[in-house]
Amino acid sequence: METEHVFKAVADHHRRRLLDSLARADGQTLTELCSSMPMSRIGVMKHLDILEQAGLITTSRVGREKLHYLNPAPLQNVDSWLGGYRRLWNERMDRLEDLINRTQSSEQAEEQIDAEP
Amino acid sequence: METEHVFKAVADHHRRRLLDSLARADGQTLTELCSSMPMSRIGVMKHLDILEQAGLITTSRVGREKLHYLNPAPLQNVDSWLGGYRRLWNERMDRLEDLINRTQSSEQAEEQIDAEP
DNA sequence: TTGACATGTAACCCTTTAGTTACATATAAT
DNA sequence: ATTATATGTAACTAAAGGGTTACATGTCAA
Repeated sequence: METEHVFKAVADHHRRRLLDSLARADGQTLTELCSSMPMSRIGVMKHLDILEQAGLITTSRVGREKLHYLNPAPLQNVDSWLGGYRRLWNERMDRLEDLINRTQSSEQAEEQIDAEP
Repeated sequence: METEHVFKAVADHHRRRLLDSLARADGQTLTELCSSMPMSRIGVMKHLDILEQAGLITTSRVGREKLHYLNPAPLQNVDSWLGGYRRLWNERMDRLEDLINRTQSSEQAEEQIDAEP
């Protein structure tokens, strides 16, 4: 539930893969999720626990199997923190574009000079 | 440089605070950055090393002090991974709005019924 | 009711993380 | 030249992470 948990949860590529897998096919069982993971079932369980504690997945027991559902909402915390930086890298991009444009302009100017008889 | 390093670097609130601090005032020295951190100088140094290894900051030595500069570019990796989910939580939001609208509509309908003599 | 399947719990192991203290080095200022 | 300031390195510790094996439980199906 806390933002920090969301960041930590998402910091591991195995856990991101689990989320990605649920984004493609929601409501998978534990064993289904295991099938694409390079580790034991217990390992996957632990990762799922962390994701659940971060509020990124919810579960429901159906008979002998447990279904896992993606809840992307907490990712908005990450997104909003990132928001402040989106401006910054856009500004940098702008400055870079300016630089390129100015470089091209001066190259064109040089070409024109070269083209003179 | 690798995406995983960026996620790990950003997963710690102390390191996020350091980035936030540089976003406000770029080019701070180590001791300046330390002043707002609840830990020893060496602790801060280690966090800064991790941020630098992730490519999120660059440094330059000037005399006896080391200046730290923010480089937000690698955060785009996080942002683009997040991109796939932005769609999902918007859809959820839409469904929620629909639900609210439908609920309000039926409440209005009920009010109108109540208003009948 | 027995066997197969899906999940849960416990105990353990190794590595990494996050922090510390103590000491060393380089530069600025008096 | 000496002292104060800014940073660097080494060695250590406690706790958390990420994984394992072994065993237990609950549920479906024949």
